[in-house]
Amino acid sequence: MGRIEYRNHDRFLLSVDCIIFGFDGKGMKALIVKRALEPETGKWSLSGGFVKKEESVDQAAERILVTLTGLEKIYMEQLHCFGDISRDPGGRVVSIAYYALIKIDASNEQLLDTHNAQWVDLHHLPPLIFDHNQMVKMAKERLQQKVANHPIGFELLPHKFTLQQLLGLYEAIYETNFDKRNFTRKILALGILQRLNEKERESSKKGAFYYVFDKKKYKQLEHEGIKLI
Amino acid sequence: MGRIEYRNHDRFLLSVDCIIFGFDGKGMKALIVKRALEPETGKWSLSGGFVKKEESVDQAAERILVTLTGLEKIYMEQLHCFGDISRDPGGRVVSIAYYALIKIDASNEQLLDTHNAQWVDLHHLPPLIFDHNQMVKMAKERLQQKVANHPIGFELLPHKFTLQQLLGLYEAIYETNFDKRNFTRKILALGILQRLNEKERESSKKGAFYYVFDKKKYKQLEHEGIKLI
DNA sequence: GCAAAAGTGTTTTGTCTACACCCATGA
DNA sequence: TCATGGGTGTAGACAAAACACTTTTGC
Repeated sequence: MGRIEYRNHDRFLLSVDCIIFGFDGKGMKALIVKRALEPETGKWSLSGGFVKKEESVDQAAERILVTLTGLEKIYMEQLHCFGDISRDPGGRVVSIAYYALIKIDASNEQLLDTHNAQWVDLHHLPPLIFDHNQMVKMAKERLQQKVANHPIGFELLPHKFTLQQLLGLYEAIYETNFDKRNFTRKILALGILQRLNEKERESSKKGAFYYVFDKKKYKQLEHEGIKLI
Repeated sequence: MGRIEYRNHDRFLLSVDCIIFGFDGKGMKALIVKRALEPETGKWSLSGGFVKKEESVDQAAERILVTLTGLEKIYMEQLHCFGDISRDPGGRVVSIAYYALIKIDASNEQLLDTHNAQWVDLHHLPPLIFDHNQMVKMAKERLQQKVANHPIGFELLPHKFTLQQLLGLYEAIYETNFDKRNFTRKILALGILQRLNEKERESSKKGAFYYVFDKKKYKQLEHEGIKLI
């Protein structure tokens, strides 16, 4: 009976598009692909795909991410549903955008090549198809807002990292400079960083201590929220 | 060509569900309806409906809101897309949730009756169908976060209101108490309130000044953001 | 004149910001 | 020994929080 009433309504193609953020130690990057599908074949695009009926929308996003990067257990969050009528000239497609944070050097390079994927400077993206630039813009704003209140920045860094790298990450995200002393004081005060007895020696003679984060406190603060910026 | 490739993919029913917030001077309310559709007919539900192919998702949300309340130009924002496989036992329906802020006494009561809609205490909702309680929970959190940084609270108040009403609104949203002096100082410092030479005399003998807000400064701060709580 | 809500300042506390020098090491 | 990036503390400004009494007026 319910199904009968449901049958009278319009059905839509649903797609998922992923804004995949990375940090290469210097700047923020986004992973984009050369589109393989008509229309707009060969143009730059976010990586995406159609939702299948046997998966949830979240699962679709995860599938697309795993297919492209080979990585599982990635930090991912839904961004927004884009539902304008003519956002895709190829047909009426409603797209749910997600953003993901990945450790750039953990991704499978070969896989990226296979998909014609490329890391590009987040703040100087080429034109992308459809409304994808708008999606990136929104994702960037959301990321900035998010990292100010939640300690998720670590998702973009290697397992062990120096305070300078962490600072560099935040500066890259906000495209601004922060005071080194104030920043490190704040971040250490949160009590989520654990200093290792090991130094990174490539970028300086003195060497900078590596830190890892304390998973327990991190998980707690991820929900509670913090004030970092 | 593009269309041909698109044709191979699954299609979905898309619905919109609206969390409609109101404030009656004492507490936060949500507008819920007795569901007219199978399945779960007669149970409480958010007001919603299916997206039509000739409208955008945003337009669908607006249509549903206008149909129910008779009000246009309502403050509304997309909340989240809910896309679990079995969220709706009646079929695979992906729902995009929106939340709206309305002036409770401006809504068309007759229209509400027609749709079996009712204002209920936001913080003590009855069980709703499907994942609607989860939607409300998320909307509540989003609202709290939003009003802390954006002066949208006014959308819930009558055109002219007293400082006590405004305070009461914020206390209702956060389910807590704020210091009257600190609160009024902050809100007045924003410079978005204009005092009228008119007093509300029902709730006190002395009478409390009415305020309205300055649309220009309000619009500006709505984008810039503020620090209110 | 009294009950009931409105309106109003100050002090204290804590937080954020600005700012500059010494340290350790490899070359 | 010197060049390079790493690491650290303090003083002042500002914002937030705590706090209580006087005013108005209808009854």
